[in-house]
Amino acid sequence: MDERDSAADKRETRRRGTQLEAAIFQATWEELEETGYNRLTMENVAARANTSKPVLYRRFSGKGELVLAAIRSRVPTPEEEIPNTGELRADLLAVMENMNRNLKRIGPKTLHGLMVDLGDRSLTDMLFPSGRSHHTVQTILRRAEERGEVELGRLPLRILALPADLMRHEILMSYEPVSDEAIREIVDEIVLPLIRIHMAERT
Amino acid sequence: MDERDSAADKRETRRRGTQLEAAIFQATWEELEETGYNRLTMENVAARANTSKPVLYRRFSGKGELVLAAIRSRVPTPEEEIPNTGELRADLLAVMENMNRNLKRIGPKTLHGLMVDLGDRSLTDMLFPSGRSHHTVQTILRRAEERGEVELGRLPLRILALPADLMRHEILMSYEPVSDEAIREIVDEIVLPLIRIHMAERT
DNA sequence: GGGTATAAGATACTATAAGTTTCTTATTTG
DNA sequence: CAAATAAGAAACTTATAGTATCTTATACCC
Repeated sequence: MDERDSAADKRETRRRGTQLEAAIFQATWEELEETGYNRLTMENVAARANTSKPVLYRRFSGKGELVLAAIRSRVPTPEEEIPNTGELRADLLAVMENMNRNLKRIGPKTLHGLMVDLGDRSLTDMLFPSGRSHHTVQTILRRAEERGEVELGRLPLRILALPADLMRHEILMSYEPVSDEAIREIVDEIVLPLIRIHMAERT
Repeated sequence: MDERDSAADKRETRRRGTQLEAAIFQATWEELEETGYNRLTMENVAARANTSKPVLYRRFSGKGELVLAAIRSRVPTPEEEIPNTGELRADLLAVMENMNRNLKRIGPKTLHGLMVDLGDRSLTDMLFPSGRSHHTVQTILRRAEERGEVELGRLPLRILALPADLMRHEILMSYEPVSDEAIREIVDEIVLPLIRIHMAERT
């Protein structure tokens, strides 16, 4: 055996399918964390995954698709983590904290980069679809209603969407993780007051 | 004279300073409208302005700075158009319509592109600083109070910021101009109800 | 008004990255 | 075991950023 195995583990095997894909996603995350979306290159991802560009391009049409797929392989959807603490306010806080955590992992620059490269599909349709956040908030409210905590008619969609909308706005605009304080403000000064208005109307 | 003046007006003069800058901004806008931020190149802007890349790079460090400057040369700041219709609701609608018009001129892809290339300076600090939108809404509210239309204590900053925040969110996420219907919903279902709560507290 | 400093504009160059093509060969599948 | 599939290497084309060099028109100063 004359192949130089000095430092790196020069692979003898040739990966395929799921295994290869997992290595690609892993490499993509690492590149994303080290250099950020802008400076992530297909070349570097390929190198880090010990593969080559054509392998990437056979699966993904470009950087945007690659990164989006990598994110979707790791970040849970809203449905996968609907909080259920037994109290409406705590649930609302938890919804926003979950979202904050997930968006923070991705980072605002990557989000903007995806919007540039893929258009609104990336955020609206795929990562944080508003429909799903409606659904999540609606579930929380329904449970609160079942507990007798609140009693309300149909809330406007705008209001159901508000927690997620304001969270997205914070992340996209501030380039900073959203503070717990900010989350509390949004819940206590905006969302809960609006919900209470609709309770009052019912009574 | 052997220079070919067949079709184009080959300039004999050499522009400088403000005049040249105006031509550069004009060319930047046209490129922006025709090809969008992504595919706008320094080369093409230079060509359209009948100048050359070094001239651009002497003034602007790159695409982001160039486009930001071009935008700032044309888009009014919030203070320059504080509405004053004599009615609070109409003023609020007008604030949002102004913002919609301005952001629509720029286009969401350009906004995201600027965020990628310049970081949060571009939107937060320079184009639509939240401080200024607070100020605008506060002015509107103060006038309404002076007219005796409402009477309120100090509103939380979050609420003052809400019209602009929700507008930015719509534009950044939807890739579509925001409909008048959506603007009305935001004012009637979110902003005005929250303001009324704080009126009630005062009474 | 004539001489000097400044900066416009042309051209050419380097470097980086996207995306493609071609080819060899390991691995899967039937 | 044979044939089909796809991995991985390498080289190539093209687009664009950003820089360097040079000539000369224009502005400014004495």
